[in-house]
Amino acid sequence: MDYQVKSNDITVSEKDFDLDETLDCGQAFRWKKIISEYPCTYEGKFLNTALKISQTKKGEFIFHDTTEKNFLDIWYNYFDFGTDYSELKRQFSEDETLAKACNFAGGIRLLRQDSWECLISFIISQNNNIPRIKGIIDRLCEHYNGIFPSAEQLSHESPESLSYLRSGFRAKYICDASKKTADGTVNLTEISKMPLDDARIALKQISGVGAKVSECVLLFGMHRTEAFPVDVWIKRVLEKYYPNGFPEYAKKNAGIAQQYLFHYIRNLSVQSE
DNA sequence: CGCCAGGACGCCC
DNA sequence: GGGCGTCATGGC
Repeated sequence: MDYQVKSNDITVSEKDFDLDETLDCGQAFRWKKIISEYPCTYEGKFLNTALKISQTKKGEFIFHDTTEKNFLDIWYNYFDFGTDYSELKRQFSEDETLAKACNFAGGIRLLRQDSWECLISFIISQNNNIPRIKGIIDRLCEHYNGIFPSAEQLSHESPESLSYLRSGFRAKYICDASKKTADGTVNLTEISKMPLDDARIALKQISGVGAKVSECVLLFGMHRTEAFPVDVWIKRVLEKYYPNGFPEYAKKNAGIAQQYLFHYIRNLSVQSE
């Protein structure tokens, strides 16, 4: 990754990065595409810091109105620019299926998101579709002046008071997660450092958090790259291409491999429809 | 109108 | 301990 400071913007050159593939692949739900054609542009936030980012062509980006300090302190980490994705994809590509998946959507990067926001977001994601997930999270943040509410703030709510979200049966899960996080029953900072199996058990104390949601929180919200969310799509991948198990050499970064595979299999399915 | 959506839970045997 | 109906809501 190379970057340059240009008046109020930061320009970035990074070939293993694509805005659509990274911001609209179902790992994050608060990025909004405001311009579709090149330079395609997204707006979003990480915690309390807003960003407008454009992709001018393949591998070229503009971080608008961003100071060098903000870029290095926040966005460098958020977009995981410290990780060499070329090297990861090289390792993955020993395997034929993974090679195809990396080739198909090689611009995906694993965002380093906030664990609390991920916990609530993936509770909302269960048995739900992406447009509606985004809508519910939009209404939630809108209610708190555009900022994702804290566990403390949400701990005072009830399923009834959250009816404006229209989140259905998930409202009671949001409340349980908020109360347990606010009162320390669940400590996300500690969980993020636990051995993986202990972390899974700790997250599943929350009502509405099962195998899939806890795995997503570990991967997307705690950057535990060995976490491996299995949904119906990945289940199909495992049955079809890995009947004898996932390749050992990819397990340390299985969650990142999972992202490429998810995109790949879904696209195959769309083509055959 | 019915089907499904990046699931989890409760109850069944 | 696996199998299955149910849970709200809305996009299609």
